[in-house]
Amino acid sequence: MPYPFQEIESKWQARWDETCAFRAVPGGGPKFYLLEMFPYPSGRIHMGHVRNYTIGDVAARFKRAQGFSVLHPMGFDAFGQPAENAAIKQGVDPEAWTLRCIDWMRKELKRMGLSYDWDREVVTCLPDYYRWNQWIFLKMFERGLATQAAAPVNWCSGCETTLANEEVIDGACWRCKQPVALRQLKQWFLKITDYAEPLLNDLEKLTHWPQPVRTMQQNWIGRSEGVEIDFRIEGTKETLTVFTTRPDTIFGATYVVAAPEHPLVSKLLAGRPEGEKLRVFAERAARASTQERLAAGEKKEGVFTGLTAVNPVNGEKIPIWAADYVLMGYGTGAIMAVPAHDQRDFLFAQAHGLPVRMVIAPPDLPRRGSGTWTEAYEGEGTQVNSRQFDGLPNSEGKVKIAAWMEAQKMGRRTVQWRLRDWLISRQRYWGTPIPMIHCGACGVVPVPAEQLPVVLPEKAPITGEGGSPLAKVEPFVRAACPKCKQPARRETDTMATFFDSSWYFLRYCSPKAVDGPFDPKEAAFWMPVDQYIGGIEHAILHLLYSRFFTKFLKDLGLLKIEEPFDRLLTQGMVLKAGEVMSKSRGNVVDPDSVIAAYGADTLRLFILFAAPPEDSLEWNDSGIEGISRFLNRVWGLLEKLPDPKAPAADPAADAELLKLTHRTIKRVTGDLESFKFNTAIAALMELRNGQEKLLPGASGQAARESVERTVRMLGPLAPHLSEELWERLEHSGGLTRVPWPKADPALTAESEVTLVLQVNGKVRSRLTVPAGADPKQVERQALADPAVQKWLEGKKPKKVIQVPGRLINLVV
RNA sequence: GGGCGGAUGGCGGAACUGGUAAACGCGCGGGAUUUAGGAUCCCGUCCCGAAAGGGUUGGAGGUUCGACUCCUCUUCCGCCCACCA
Repeated sequence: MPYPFQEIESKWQARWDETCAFRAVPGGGPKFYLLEMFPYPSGRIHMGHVRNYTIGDVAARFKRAQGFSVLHPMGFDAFGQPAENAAIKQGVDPEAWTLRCIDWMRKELKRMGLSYDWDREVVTCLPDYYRWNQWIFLKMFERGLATQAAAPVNWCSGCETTLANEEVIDGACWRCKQPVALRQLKQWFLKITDYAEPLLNDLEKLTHWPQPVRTMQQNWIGRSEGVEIDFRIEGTKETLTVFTTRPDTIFGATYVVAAPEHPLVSKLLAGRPEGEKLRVFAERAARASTQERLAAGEKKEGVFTGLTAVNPVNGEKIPIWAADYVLMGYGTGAIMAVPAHDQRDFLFAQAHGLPVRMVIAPPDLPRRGSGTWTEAYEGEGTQVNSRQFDGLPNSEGKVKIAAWMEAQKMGRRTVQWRLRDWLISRQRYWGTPIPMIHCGACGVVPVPAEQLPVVLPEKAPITGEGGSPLAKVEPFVRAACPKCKQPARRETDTMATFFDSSWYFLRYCSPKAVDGPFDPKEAAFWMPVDQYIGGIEHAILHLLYSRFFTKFLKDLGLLKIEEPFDRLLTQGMVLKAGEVMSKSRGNVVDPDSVIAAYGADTLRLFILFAAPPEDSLEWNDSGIEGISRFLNRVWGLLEKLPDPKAPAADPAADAELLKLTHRTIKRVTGDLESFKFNTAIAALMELRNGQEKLLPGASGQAARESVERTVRMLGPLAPHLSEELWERLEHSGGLTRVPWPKADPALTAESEVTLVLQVNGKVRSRLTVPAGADPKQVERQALADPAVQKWLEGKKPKKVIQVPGRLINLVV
């Protein structure tokens, strides 16, 4: 008979609800803000959620037991495409659909026994939240951080609408299967690039973040130092500026390449036959999807423009090409090509018969030969064919040539960033309306802050066809210009949902604030988030945007901190048979069915036990039996308790039981602090196994001490069962505020240690000595050991290595 | 192509700072209990060998008294990014 988990779990969940057991209240201990990434309310929780929220919940309960005043909130990232797609496919109202999903998911989360302060719930699709999206947007606009620019979107001419990248399948629309084209559209951008420098530099402060995440962000921001060089275009007054990180190779430039869509080149070619050729090429390049570019591989397509550039360092005239391997979006949209020292340039030069000139001699030049190369040499070497710089190591040449060019006004040193501005416009219904008004006379005018929120209108025609739904809601679109009061039109784009999730952690500090997005005093108290937990897939975008918002809000004077998240744990994925669990693969294991069969405590423990949090987790149905057995054995502890006044039948058992108990406290405490839940659970299993043997001989007092401490340690992991046992052990008031047990150092100390005796690094014997025994004495005992003597074969050891408390190695 | 990470029994995993490889659990084998099944409890379980002993952390080398752990090369797998000048 398994323990009555259903009854116990619903009893305690109800009690926690009634007593608001997990309300975050300042005071009564140092603050600890523990946050897990909030879910998109798709309707069902999946194992990834279970894992994420269990890890967070154990940490939250552990911190409470350690005396912290814990803020542990939950909410819903409720705007987004799935609701809109449900509206398109089933004709449901996105809001009703979303709120229904939220209700269901909240219920499921409660069934997991997660200790949230539900009073602080945040739902991003409600006006009391998204009005502050609009407010923050207006502040950004005021400071020039929100700007409009043309950008390409995926356009389906069949549906006459914009598509997200994931809706473009093999270059075709997911709904009507027609080919998708790129179309330029004026859209809103946030100038995150203004914050590139602090976003990069402050990564150094995030010492409690996993190194891979910091590296990924660093690469994403991508700072590179280089030189902008001006190439005069022959026969014109124009200059083509290129960017290079390798000024040391400037004397090896044999041609120049511009991006196909480079505006200067198309301007110069207007009306000429090459212009038409270029236009066709640029269009093809723009239409090519990433996949096609990948398929094209190293073909390096390009067209000669007929134009000639003059290399400023030597006056050499070299051709200007346009090629798709140069990107308009990076640097200046043009490069100097040095085929000898850049593999991409090399391949292009080969394909189009362009010359190759070595200017960096490799150290092993004689072996390579200076004649025809089969690939570019990108390594270090000595400057050659570089006039006054010949003979310098190229590392030095790099610095000197850059300085010289700058002095000669041929170019200037600059820094380039890989980071792009953040496009937030979406031609969608289910998102925050961008609070802007387009006036024929005044241009783009912000909605005055006191008119917020700009409420998303109900009953918009959401068909997935014919452009943005909001544009079709005339009463919404029609507005008076805030400046001149003349009729004007509202912006009909909505915000990307990443905007919503870039500051939700601040809203939790004061979820009902009406004077601003959050109360600065509350945020000053709770922020930063002490521990953030979520999937590795958010390692770049979400975390970077949240860091950006935090820095911006600090500049507004609303925050005092530079960084939002102090510690970060990125949890691995949940797999089934080596594959990600997903609906499309049809390999999902439904958490609800596991809870029904085994209970939430068993599910929680199993998912923690199966793998360390950062690793991917292989779901295996059979393993759950072991956890279920363990919890049943813990339940059975109550029956094994002797009479409280009973003396010890076996005094040795008493001592051993207490020793085991306190050693387990030490292990479990350390493991929980470092998120090693799997070994913490293993330690508790060992304790329970030991109790099986030791409880019958123990005194009533020792037995009770051991069992009560076991229950307290299990509290954060299996909260329902632990609460029930705690109550049955005749304690009132619940387990939540009961302090975490402390290990008694007198009981955890070892009195004896067993040393391993090695001869030539091989284990030959063991030796038990008192802890802290004299090394000389230990060595003598080791040498006297019969097994050791046998292996020494009468020889004297050359060397004796003793690691106190661990081993002795005798080398002969 | 680039970046990041990983590989330990039949399986999930453990191993402190370089110091007894395989803790804990699953599975499997055996036993006890039971009319039977289930549940529960106990014992065993990396490989070879009768034993003594030997071998073993994807593979090949290296450093060290000693390597799952550090270094070099290599194979395979996963994730992210995609020609970043």
